[in-house]
Amino acid sequence: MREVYNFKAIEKKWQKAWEESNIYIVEEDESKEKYYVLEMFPYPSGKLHMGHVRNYSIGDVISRYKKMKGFNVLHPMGYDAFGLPAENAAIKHGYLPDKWTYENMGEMTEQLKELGLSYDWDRQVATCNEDYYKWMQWIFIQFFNNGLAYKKESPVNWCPSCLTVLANEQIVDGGCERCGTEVTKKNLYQWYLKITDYADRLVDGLDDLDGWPSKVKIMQKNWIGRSYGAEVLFKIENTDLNIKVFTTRADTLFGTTYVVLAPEHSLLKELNLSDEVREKLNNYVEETNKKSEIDRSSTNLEKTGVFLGIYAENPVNGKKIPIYVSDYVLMGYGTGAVMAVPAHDERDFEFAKKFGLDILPVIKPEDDSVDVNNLTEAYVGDGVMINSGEFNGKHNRTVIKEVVETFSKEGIIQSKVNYRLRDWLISRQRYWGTPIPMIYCEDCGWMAEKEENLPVLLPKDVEFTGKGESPIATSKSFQNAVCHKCGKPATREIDTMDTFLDSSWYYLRYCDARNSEKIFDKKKVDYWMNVDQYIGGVEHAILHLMYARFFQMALSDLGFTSGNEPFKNLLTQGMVIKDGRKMSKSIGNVVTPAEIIEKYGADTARLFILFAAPPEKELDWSDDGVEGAYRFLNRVYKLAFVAQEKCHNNDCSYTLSSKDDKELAFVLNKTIQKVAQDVGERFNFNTAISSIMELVNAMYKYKELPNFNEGLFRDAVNKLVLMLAPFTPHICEEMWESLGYEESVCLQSWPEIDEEALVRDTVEIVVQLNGKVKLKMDIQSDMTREDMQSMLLEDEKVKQLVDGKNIVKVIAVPNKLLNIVLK
RNA sequence: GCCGGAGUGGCGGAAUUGGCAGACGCCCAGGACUUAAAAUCCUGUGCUCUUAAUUGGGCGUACCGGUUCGACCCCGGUCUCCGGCACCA
Repeated sequence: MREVYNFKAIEKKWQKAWEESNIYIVEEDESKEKYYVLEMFPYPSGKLHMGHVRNYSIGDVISRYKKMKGFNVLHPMGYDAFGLPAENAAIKHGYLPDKWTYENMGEMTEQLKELGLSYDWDRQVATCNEDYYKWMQWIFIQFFNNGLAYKKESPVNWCPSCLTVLANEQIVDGGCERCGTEVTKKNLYQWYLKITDYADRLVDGLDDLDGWPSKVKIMQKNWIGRSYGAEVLFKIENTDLNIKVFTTRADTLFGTTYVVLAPEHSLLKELNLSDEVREKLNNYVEETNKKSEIDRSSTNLEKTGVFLGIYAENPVNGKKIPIYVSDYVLMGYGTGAVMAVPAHDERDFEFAKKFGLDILPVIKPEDDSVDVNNLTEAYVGDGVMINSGEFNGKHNRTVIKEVVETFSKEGIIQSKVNYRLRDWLISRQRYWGTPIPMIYCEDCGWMAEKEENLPVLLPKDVEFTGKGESPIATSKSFQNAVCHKCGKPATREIDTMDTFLDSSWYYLRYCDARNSEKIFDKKKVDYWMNVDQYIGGVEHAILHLMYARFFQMALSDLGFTSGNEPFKNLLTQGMVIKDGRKMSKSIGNVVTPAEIIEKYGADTARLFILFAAPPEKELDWSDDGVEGAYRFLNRVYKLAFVAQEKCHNNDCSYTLSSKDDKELAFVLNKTIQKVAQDVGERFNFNTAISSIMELVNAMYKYKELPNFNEGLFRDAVNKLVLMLAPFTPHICEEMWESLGYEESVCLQSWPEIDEEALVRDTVEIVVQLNGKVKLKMDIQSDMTREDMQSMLLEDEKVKQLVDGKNIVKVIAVPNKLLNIVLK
């Protein structure tokens, strides 16, 4: 062992050794308990950033720790490799996206290996590999065959100048990100997945996910937006037509003074309107379509609308009420029509004021704090019913149910649950994604490609111009197909899938990544699943995590896997920032992993990033902090060197002879206990590291003592190296070897705790007067409350403290404190 | 607007179940080593008054109040910042 910590040589040496010995390859092993730790796989942008380092360092510590604790650990890595940046690069450079993507993946793999992460690379997946997207297509076909995938017409964002479809992220301030042209809508037939069928299970399942941050669960709940209410039928005068509305406030039904339809409502075509109104309506609908993209983000839109000149009947009191069209009613939610109760809804109130419509209060506050007959704003609180016939005088909350019960008998109202969640639009008019394996025959309609023909490969004879529908449309070979039913010429779907599909099941494929016969062997999946610990950025709190849960549920229903929830525990790590701001090129505050590894090595980078903040919090990058982490590793390295010099054999047996020995043994074992807790249970790596630092400080003091105990010191060094190994594997492997061990530190067990060393003869307690600390003293440990109290009250120092004053009360907490309350 | 979360020294952060606030690290200061510097090692380091003193006291976890022998922690209210959703009927 050299005296100087040469991280460059050490890290290279061990990375090579680990790779050559296949130390991270795992197999199913029924004799061991499994542990599946997974970090969200990256998009192969080419360069690793600090966010990646943080994410993967966290996963690596957990993985290595669990392995030391005897688990059979699955810790895989791969790439979420389809997506827009590769396609943009293709447009820019004029070659296919695969070149750019595969080069980037190669670079990133190298960087990941430089960090010393314990991945089983044999299980690597890349979603753009044929042997991956083949199974993606296979899943889509299972969904299609089971009614979970369907096609319908819906609008996309369209740039009239580039003649191309834009993703939401490609719209900047209502304009195309490339040319700035105002974005319009265009209707296309697109594929959907029926995620709404799973809305209830997706909400209810959250309650059992104890290992998820409540923040994420609430976000998903809000996103799905389940609300209980009722559908009410309003008859349109002089017709057989009804308007169906959804409401969560059936109690306000008597206060309905008009009805509003969304501009896109299908009923509008069927209504018999005057020419004048019809023209106004058409103009309004056109206006709405135009402004939707630009003004969507602006808050407090002024209410606009058109009176249709016709009336409906309030089913509960027979009142004649006008029918309006307004864009404040959304077609995509509920029935696309609402009953308006201006007295008790802010939006309706605003609209009614503007159009001079009746405002009829039906609820008044119990304390009459608001005069509901002269409202200046909607009264949205609870209270007592008025103007509501038989319900008058009752509390409105109880009336919600009663109204539904009463009028459901007459068939005008019906309980109904609504969701904010819509079905998942998965068609993308893009090249670099999984081709949707569907064929269209004019006579027979849509059909799935046959399983033996999978994968439907991405064509190579395509052009990337940035214009037109999709580069795939430029392929001559791709679109031609044959109908499986009638044998006539047919066409192939040219759209590809949203890349969120690819990442919705990769954790399953890792369980059996090289299977060429099947998507995966169910036995293997059953062995490894669920993911015991999932780690990633909070930006995926809603979409990715919800889609993955949906896939797991659907695949489970179809019998391919078991269980509803893929991720038992979730850790969402915070961002890495510098000087209070996000690292970004434009601010010029980016620190790259590469430069840190070059200057200090991977171990230092890992250690700092885990030490600087608890994982779920933001991490403020500090160059001085990195320096400190590096200093610490040098101190540790020196301890191993001292052990070699001072301890003349590998013998770790010893007896604790002095007080100093006992103290060091205590600190050592306390540290083992604390680190195990912090890493294994709390994921507080920062405090785990700080307690290891305390141990190191204690060892520095100990090594200078005249009555230095070789065996004890040697044992402490060994255990220190073992405890630190999950955090900084390279330096620990080097020290472990120098200490004379042949088997890799990665394969060692977590050090055992010597319970006896944790027992202390004395313990420091605090004496308080009226809750204020006055004295600290050592007393015999584990005294009973009574013994402690009577002994301390007899103590001279304590007596002095009390000074003959009147003791009102004494609180004694064993091994902790004594509080004397004086008058 | 609605729903979450947070607020602790000069800085990052600790305090796990209501029981010593500020662990650990950074910064800074002093000392040892050195011809010198760097590195390293050691010591100090919440604020404030007081003292010959490393003496003695007061204040202190965003702010105001409450519960308690005792509150960073629990309760009520206020402010600020961050995140998510946003005309969802």
